Amino acid sequence: MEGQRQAKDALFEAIAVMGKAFASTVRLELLDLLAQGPRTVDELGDASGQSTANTSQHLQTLYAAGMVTREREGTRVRYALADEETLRLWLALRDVSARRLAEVERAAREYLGGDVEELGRDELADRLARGDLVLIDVRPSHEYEAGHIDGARSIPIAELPQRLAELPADQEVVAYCRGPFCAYAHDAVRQLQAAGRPARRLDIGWPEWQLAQQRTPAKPKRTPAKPKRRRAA
Amino acid sequence: MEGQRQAKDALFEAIAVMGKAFASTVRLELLDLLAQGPRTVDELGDASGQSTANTSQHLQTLYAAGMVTREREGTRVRYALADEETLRLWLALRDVSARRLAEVERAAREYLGGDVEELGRDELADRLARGDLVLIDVRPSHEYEAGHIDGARSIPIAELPQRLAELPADQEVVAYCRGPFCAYAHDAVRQLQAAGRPARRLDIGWPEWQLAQQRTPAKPKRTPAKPKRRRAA
DNA sequence: CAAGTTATCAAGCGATCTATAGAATGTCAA
DNA sequence: TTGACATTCTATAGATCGCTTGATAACTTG
Repeated sequence: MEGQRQAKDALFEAIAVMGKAFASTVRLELLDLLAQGPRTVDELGDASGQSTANTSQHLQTLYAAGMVTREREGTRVRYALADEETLRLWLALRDVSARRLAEVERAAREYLGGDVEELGRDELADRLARGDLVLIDVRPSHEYEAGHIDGARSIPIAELPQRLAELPADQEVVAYCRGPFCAYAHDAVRQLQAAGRPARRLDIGWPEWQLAQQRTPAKPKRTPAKPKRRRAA
Repeated sequence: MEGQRQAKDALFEAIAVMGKAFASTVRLELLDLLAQGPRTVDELGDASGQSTANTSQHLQTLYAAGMVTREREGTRVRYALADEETLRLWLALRDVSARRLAEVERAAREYLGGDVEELGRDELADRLARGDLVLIDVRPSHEYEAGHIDGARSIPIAELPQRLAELPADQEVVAYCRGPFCAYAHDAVRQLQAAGRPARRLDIGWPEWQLAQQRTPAKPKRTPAKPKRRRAA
């Protein structure tokens, strides 16, 4: 009866370690990057604008919280999100915060510029199967290489202006990037529209797509009454 | 294009505030208590063994993170979980940590003593509808009053020994408490069994039940047999 | 084996967090 | 108004955190 308090403390201690991992913007940025795919320490340092030593230190905090794995590759160490649960947790936390932020002040939306037409996962899967659109991944190419939506072609946002010609003029272009709070796809759509092409933005990014695919692994043609989970409207 | 970084930082900043809220065992304990129902500051202080001033301070951290609401009631202030999303987040974080803790070391299980027979939500709903079991809520009575499973009667764990006679001898007794990591229901089941009565434990607590009911409000009739947890050595 | 990369460790310093105690505020009831 | 009570604020000291710098370790290549 007194092991109770002890074990409860142990549990809360463990949760607090995880909480701490979420309590620094630098670590959140690292998590956000890792959600796109595995990276080495100094890639992460570069991408997040931190020194290698500092990045390493933060990664160790994440490691202690069990949120990332690491693996030596010769002279470098590659970190990755630990598992699907961690990704899910990160996305949940991010979305809750984002929703709140958006409610209180519209800041989160504003920076994305004017609204851009979006489409959802199901419509994309549908039309991708019919082949009547072209899907582009506008993230940096190494993120594309680490994983991307099947059927997408890589056109990093920085290269889009020079590569407009590659895209067929008669089909709608759909762009996606890191997720709902990444501006790449917004930029891409605006550029495309400025060039007179029909374009829209996928409303999710690679990490969310990946998670969703895992639940409905086959080609989600038109999802006939998928009983994934009972959910009353 | 540079509002991007700014807004992203704002988002991450907001998430970090939430992370910080999760980063102290004292606050986690407060959250855990609030998951059972609204409470005033010094009730919370008493329950968590902290001074009122300190409790107030931590509650303000939670408030700043948007995770609790507060309401003046005459001379006292009653805090409550902000919304369902927060509850969901808390449960998710707790479960992930608990699962990990249980993997690495079995500590989380051990304090619960020997395993106790459990039953799931669907079976409970089923049999509750048929009326062939008696459901008892063994949490402190004010938590029962703040919300409980429909059809349950309140028998706080401390009163159980004196009130055994209230329970019909010919029906199975099912006990529930705060959740999977609370020992009350385990104790109750062991006491009941020691008294020669058939008893089992609901595998979730009030917060989880409440959440689940919101999604499937009607009575969830029957579902295929649920695999029980396997027992460890 | 030596030189060069990459990552981690160790120490240090300022900033932040935590808990305590005492003062101040707000509310109710007389 | 005054007194009683619940809560919050303020000040403080000690602990922890976050980033930097310089040294060390692990590994590859010449």
